[in-house]
Amino acid sequence: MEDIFQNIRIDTSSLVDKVESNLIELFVEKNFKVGDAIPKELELAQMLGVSRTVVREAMLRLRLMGLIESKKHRGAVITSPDLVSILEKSMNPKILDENTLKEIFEMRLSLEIGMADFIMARVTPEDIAALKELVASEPGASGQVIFQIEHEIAFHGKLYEITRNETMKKFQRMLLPVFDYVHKSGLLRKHTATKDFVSHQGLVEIIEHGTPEQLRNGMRNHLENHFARLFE
Amino acid sequence: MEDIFQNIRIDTSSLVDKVESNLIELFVEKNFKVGDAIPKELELAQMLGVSRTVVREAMLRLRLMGLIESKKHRGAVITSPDLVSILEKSMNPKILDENTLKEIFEMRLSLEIGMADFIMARVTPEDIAALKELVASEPGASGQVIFQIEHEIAFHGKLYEITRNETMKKFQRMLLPVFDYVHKSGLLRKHTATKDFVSHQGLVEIIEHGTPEQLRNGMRNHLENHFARLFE
DNA sequence: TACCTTTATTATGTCATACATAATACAAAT
DNA sequence: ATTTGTATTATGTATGACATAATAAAGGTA
Repeated sequence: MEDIFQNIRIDTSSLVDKVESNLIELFVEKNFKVGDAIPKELELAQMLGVSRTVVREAMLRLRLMGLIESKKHRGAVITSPDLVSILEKSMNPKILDENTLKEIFEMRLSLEIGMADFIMARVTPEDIAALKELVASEPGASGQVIFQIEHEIAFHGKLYEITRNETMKKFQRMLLPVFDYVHKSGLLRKHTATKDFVSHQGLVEIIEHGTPEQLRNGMRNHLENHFARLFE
Repeated sequence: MEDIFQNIRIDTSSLVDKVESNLIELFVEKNFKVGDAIPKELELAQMLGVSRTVVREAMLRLRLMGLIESKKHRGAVITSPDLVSILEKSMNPKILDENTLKEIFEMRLSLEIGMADFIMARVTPEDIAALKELVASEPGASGQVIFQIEHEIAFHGKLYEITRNETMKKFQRMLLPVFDYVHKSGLLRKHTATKDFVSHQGLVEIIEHGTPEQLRNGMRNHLENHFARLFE
């Protein structure tokens, strides 16, 4: 009965809102596929009976959503949006508050432990060779911190790659600047004393000869430093 | 030495790009806080020496990034963006291709297995009581599928909540429509025969009396159906 | 022929201006 | 005091113009 107020609610959406959905409809309807060029702004404006201003703004939204990609002065094409490229634009560590950064970090840890099954199911001999290569060229404990971090990133990046899951891989790449920031900002205190946790070398051995369960546990131990800091 | 090519690379960013970062700088510099109103478009245009068109487009980006929120005809205010609300806008399952959906699904599985440590570290007696409550009210195997799925969501949602990680929790909430779509679209085939995997009941017992490692393994088993379908 | 340079074309990027519209504040009226 | 009208203001939308950069076409040189 109180719905009477809902029923008389008028359409508050702006013209751009409508054009935005109209454009999506149009693309779906005309069965545009990835890579197809879309009509130029002026044509779209005429087709929809609005000004180029509105079309431009609607298209900008689609671009930020990752639905289209436009090249300067040469038109736009349909693209397949993925979660992560959308996020990328907003991943400016300066505008995320500290707690969010910490939570993202926790998410990363969870992901790396939980992806063991995908690694074990999809790893190839070539991957293992590549991992061994990486481990062999690792700088020792006496090496410069910068290179250690670089290797850390390379090794874990390779693990993401082995999952053959592009979304996760991109997720990781996207987070790199965040972790960089986390490290530099001292958001997480310095390493606690390094005990004999599972090394990269150890992880590779598990991947070659072990089980998903072992890899999960190994990874958990490998990340012990981070957990210790989070839980301290 | 090959850097010579990098050095002569000219600035390819558009005016809007620059204005976008200038605006962010401006807000940081002037120490604008959440809720503060920002100058009107015309003022910003004059301050930055560009047209209102450009300012509008840059502000639209900030809006889609979740940095500001603008009310019609009444100006814009600073807001605090979080990762997930940004994604939400683009999480239209219709515009994500099947493979991306599958990858997101895999990400979810990884996350739920990997978050065991956070659950065990932060679970409270109240949480356990709530979980038991949920399990007790579960519909039997003969119940309607809809209610089973609802309970599945409620139970796993509670687990995310126990991590006390808002980002993960929101991530999960955000993904619900996707999974809904995944189920309905038949992207994943129907359940394989249900063996004696770890039940919700079993998970609760582990959470109450077990270790993170046991929880990871229990969760892995609980999700066996999904893994089986992914790896088949 | 093959390759380089110039020119022409074209769609987007940017600007300036004008007007419509909706949100608010304030005055006026009951 | 509550309602209603009115003015103000910032944004929403439209229009037309020009600048610029990406390509294609044309032309010239070896």
